[in-house]
Amino acid sequence: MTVLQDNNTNSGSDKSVQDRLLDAAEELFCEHGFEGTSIRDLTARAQCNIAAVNYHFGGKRQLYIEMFRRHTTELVNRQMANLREVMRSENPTLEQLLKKTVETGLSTLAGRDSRNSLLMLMVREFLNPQLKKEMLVNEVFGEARSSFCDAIMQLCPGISRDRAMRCLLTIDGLVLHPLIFWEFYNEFSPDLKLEDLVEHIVQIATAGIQAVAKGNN
Amino acid sequence: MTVLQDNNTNSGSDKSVQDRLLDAAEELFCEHGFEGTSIRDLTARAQCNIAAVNYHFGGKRQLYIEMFRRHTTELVNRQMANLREVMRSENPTLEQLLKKTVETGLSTLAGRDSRNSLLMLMVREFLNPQLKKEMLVNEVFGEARSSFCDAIMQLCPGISRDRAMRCLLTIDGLVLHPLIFWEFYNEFSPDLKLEDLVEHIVQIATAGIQAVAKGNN
DNA sequence: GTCTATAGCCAGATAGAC
DNA sequence: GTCTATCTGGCTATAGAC
Repeated sequence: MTVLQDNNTNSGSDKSVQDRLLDAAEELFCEHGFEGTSIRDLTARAQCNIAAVNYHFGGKRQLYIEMFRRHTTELVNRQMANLREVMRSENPTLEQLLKKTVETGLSTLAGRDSRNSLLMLMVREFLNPQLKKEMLVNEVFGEARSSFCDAIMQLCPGISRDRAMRCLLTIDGLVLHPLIFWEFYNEFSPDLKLEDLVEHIVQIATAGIQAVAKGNN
Repeated sequence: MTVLQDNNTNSGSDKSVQDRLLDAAEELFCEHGFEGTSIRDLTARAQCNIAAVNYHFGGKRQLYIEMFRRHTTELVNRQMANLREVMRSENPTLEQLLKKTVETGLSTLAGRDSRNSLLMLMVREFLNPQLKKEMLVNEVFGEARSSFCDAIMQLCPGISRDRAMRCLLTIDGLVLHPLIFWEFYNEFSPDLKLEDLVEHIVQIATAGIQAVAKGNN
């Protein structure tokens, strides 16, 4: 589960103030939330002045948004590349697509410690009625969503667009939920590996979606 | 999706201060989160004095916990009753159990407006590294979880306990995810009914879990 | 039990020196 | 660009009158 962000531990050194602030934001916002992190905390962690947040980003909230944007665009690009790769292959199957997607999703999004993951914070934002509107969910994930829906319709001939979209959202849920319930998994299977989790999810999603596709719409 | 809490709109009237505060808490915490809601907001909504929160509950956080406890115990009791009912029937099937459980979960937890749902707030708490430890997740859901695991093992002969537990967590995820992604669903199927959603989830979960059960452990 | 008044603290933002 | 000092305002919690 050690995949991303191994460069968060240095604080002074050679990085620019902006980057140090973004790193600090990632760390502190993930642990304490937006409201639970003060500008003072951030600037202390980034070893710069209190005024720097306002000077460089224009405010606390803008820094927050930028922090997300750094990683979401990277993830979307990777997933789109996966999609193209699978769909261009000889005989693409639903299972192949799901495997690539789930694998990339889990390994990119699960931080070094699942509790501190950026993803968890993002989900908390999905669920935050206040911040949802101004968030970048639709903006960033919109086009990828539509491409994946097309792919599912192609891989499950006869499925309606409505059902395909529901399946797509189901995949989102299946990828997210082990992260949400990570410690429950850990409690019962202490040394569950990432590959096993991927396999479990792919198995469920493949069988589940095929069952939905068979049902009449 | 109009199921619970239809008595939140009155504010003065006949209720006790405690109850009015709990109602206000449900409404305001759900919309603005714990840190985003002040005691002043709560007491204004409940039409009582600022000191009442501390007097009756001992502080803001204790009120928060009580607000959760009111509904979670009710939900757990309902789910346990469902479980017993299905398992005592003639030929219990996995699908029957899933249907009852998903139905109860969705209809109890989805508030009048999915955005304001108490469940969303609970999930945000699952994901909050700060509050997780002191939260009531394990305390409240622990025993139910274990009973459901037993039931799955009984309904899917041959499945290992590890896999059964993973499936159980998967069900949690499948129930939660449409609530998380509610407006995406709405965007593409504007008049999706609760029954259709239940059917979709049960279909996926049944097929998915059976596929996992067939795999070797 | 209910309320007012206030203590004591910490927040985000900014003006202005360097 | 960077920093210090400070402004202004909101917060929780409580002491003490009724």
